[in-house]
Amino acid sequence: MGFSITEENYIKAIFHLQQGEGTVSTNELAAELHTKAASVTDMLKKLKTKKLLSYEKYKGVRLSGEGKKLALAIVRKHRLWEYFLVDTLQFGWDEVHEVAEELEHISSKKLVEKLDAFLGYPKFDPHGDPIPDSHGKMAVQQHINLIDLPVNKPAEVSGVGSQSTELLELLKHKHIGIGTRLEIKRKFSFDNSIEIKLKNQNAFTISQQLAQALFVKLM
Amino acid sequence: MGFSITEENYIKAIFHLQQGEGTVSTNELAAELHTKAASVTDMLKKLKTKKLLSYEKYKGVRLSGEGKKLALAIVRKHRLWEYFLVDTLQFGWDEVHEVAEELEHISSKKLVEKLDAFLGYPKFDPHGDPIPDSHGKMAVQQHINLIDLPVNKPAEVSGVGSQSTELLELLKHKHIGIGTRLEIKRKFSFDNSIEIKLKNQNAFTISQQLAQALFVKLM
DNA sequence: AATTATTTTTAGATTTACCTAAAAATAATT
DNA sequence: AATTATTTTTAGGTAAATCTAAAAATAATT
Repeated sequence: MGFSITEENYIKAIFHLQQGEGTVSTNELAAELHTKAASVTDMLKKLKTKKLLSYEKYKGVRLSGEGKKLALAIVRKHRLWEYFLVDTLQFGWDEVHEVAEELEHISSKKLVEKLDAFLGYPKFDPHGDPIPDSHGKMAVQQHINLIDLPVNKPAEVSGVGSQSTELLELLKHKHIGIGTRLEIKRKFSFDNSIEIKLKNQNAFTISQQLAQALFVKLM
Repeated sequence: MGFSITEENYIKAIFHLQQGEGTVSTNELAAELHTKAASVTDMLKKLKTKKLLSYEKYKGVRLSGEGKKLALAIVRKHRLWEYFLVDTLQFGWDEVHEVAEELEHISSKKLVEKLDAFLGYPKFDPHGDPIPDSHGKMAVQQHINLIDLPVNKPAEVSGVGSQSTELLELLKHKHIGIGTRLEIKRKFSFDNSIEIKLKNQNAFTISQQLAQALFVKLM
């Protein structure tokens, strides 16, 4: 009835790479899952027979309705557990990803529903990402990329573009986290770096790469 | 560095069958794990090379110091999660075992410590079993078997001898749970059945098998 | 369009945890 | 003590998920 952890991880990876629509290539998947293209091909054939995705040789994959449903259920669990870890157990928002990667594979549906109720049906996880409800629907947050924020508009950091430890380390060093208030003071077209000012602090510049990894909402 | 879920389940099963001291046979383990003797032999060889147990052909197994430490860590997680499910998420005490069987394999040490702190360092799980602390020490509860309770001594149900759904179903039907107050009215030597009376209820008889599966503490 | 480069698939192996069937060791019974 | 019964181990095989190396298909470039 259920699916293996490995199968679930493939479904989740395809879901993330698909982003809305489009098709996902074997190599993209191999990179995302830190495995080899040959292994991906094998698994895609298997998941096709299980009707979780549509796949034709050399043509890439896309999730079926069933596949999307499963992906949303996994994402729901991941984000609810992240919320729990930060909100209830007082973890730092930058140290919960790995643990949630394990917890998202716990199968009990009743557990998920009770956890959701206990947490008060949160709509966004600690990284600012929306939590799908029990029907797979999620709220749309008007996240905008920091690089697109106009100069002198106050905003609040609401999400990060990746969970990499390198990024989280850099953000910690710069004292930037979810909820941090900031505004842009100048944009430098030479290297697309931007000068930002955190609330009650001096201004400093950050790289284009960092700015692109941060999402903010206007206030 | 870590161990597979299967390996952990073997260690846990050996720990439970060992109960205090003694050696565990291949067939006992096979029965406990719903697998075959040949599979057990294979795994024992593997776990021996990992120094989790001492094992000589045809002589049975016993856990090493390392093995016991691991077993206690797993039991700790299992019971803390059970406590969490009942106390925090409002699960019934008779429906948490299966879920905890999955949760006990989540590896994060920090998660266990934070969960323990959040729950207020509970000493016993919802079935009345003691929860090992972070050093593997557990409180000793003076559980006595219901079959050994003297007639007319008021007592309180504090634990059950198994997690089988058959037992839990029967207890539910008879309205017996952890914390139920009762006393023995008569003992029948013919079939070792006993007549018990729950607080504020009429007396009824229960079988020897059921009495042996219940633990109580004197009040 | 032909060649070169890249991507993807196939073929054949490996590892983990399991199995069945037969052989070996231990335990029980006459 | 000898035989029978039981337990345990060995031997050889299967399924899941992975790998490397080679072949086939697609894409890019001259």
